Amino acid sequence: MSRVVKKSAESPAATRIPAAERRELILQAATAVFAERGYAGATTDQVARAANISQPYVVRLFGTKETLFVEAMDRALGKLDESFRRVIAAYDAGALADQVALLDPALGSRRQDRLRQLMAVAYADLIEDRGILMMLMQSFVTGHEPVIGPRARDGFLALYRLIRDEAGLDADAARDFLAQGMLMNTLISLRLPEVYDEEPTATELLECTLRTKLPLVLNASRAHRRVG
Amino acid sequence: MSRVVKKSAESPAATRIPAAERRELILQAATAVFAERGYAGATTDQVARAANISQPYVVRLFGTKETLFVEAMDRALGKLDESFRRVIAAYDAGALADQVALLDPALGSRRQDRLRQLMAVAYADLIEDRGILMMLMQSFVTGHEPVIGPRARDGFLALYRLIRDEAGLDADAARDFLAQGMLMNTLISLRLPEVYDEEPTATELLECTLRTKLPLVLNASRAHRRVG
DNA sequence: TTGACATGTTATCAGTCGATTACTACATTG
DNA sequence: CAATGTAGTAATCGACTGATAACATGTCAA
Repeated sequence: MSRVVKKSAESPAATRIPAAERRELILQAATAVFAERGYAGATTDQVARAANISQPYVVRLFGTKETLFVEAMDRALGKLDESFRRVIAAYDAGALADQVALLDPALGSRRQDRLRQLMAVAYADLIEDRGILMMLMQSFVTGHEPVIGPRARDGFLALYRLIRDEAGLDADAARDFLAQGMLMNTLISLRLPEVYDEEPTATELLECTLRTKLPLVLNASRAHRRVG
Repeated sequence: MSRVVKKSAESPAATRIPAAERRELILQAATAVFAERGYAGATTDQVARAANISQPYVVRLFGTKETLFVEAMDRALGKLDESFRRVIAAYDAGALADQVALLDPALGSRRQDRLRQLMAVAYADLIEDRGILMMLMQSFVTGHEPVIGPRARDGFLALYRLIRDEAGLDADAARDFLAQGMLMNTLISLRLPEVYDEEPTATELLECTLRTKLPLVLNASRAHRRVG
């Protein structure tokens, strides 16, 4: 693949934008690209094209590809952290009475039972921004990289502590919660939604895992295939 | 890294071995290398070194790196499939009475309840061959590759069908079983066992997830660090 | 206006990697 | 002992990629 083709009309040749904003745009592009291809499989040029700027500029704003990956990973972890904290705060403020009324009573009525279900919904909602969860998954399998690995570990453990200490789940419940999340990540990374219609087994597994959130995920998958 | 250094004494310069045997040795090496670094991150030269032969010979025996990865993946999937089938067959033959006696009665006594626990033990046992589960994990996040992706999907779905149809787990139980497996994969890929002593959070999560199999995993981790 | 800084590009390099080619060495068989 | 096939290596190439250098253009205060 050639690197610089200078497509004539695609978007008006990258208008000038403050560096801080440009960084965020690049991080969004990087999240999508790294999520798709992983750290080693993605190139800084692919990120640059997705962000509609030149490859050297990506490198200059972030120093190295490794730094770019780490920042994209931190951003994804931050979004998840923020999402969970928002649910917890809203629940404790009594702002989720309508959502709580819809929860399955068979799954318990203690605070941790409620929060577990509410956070599961919040997690599934994040799939809509398809890159976030796949970016996390790619981070988790890059554990051998000397800089990325330790930070991925720390981020994962911080999420576990959030679930344990802030949401109050006991160890077994926290483990099961994480396990469901990892299964969702795997199904998404495997692109199972893309064969939802053709594979009856995929249909069953997706329905059983995602429940009411399935249409959301299928839509996100279809949207992705249109642009991809 | 230089490619060919011809270390003087390391192992006697690759004695002649029938191609079929050599292929299996390369597949073992490839499993370890791909498990560690992923498809894009691993090089055929790293595999060659691990197998103690030259890089071109790896390529010649498998054609392409992609084929090598696919064969290593199929081998890992096959080991898991074989392991589960052996448990099921042994249970149905009544050969596991002693192991069944040790199971947690609170988790149910139906055939599917028993098999679920026995297969979980078999799964954790596979961690000892550290590469297998990490190889699978790497396969699952390589879903976008046009050749690897579909085969990874098919392999995963075949495992699900095995659990559903052969072991008889209902959809929810099969999902939970897979979820626990994906969590274990994630913990291993993150190298959490390597910080078991330093991170109290890691300690708790590992103990809660791996239970009686934890010593096995910690030993495998330590053994890996000695040779790595 | 001008200079100083910020935003962004083109050109290019040095290293890496999968793959190919051409070769050597050993074994088996007739 | 040829002859033929099998097991394996050294050398090398072309493509790719992260990073650097040099340059261009826009913005804004004094």
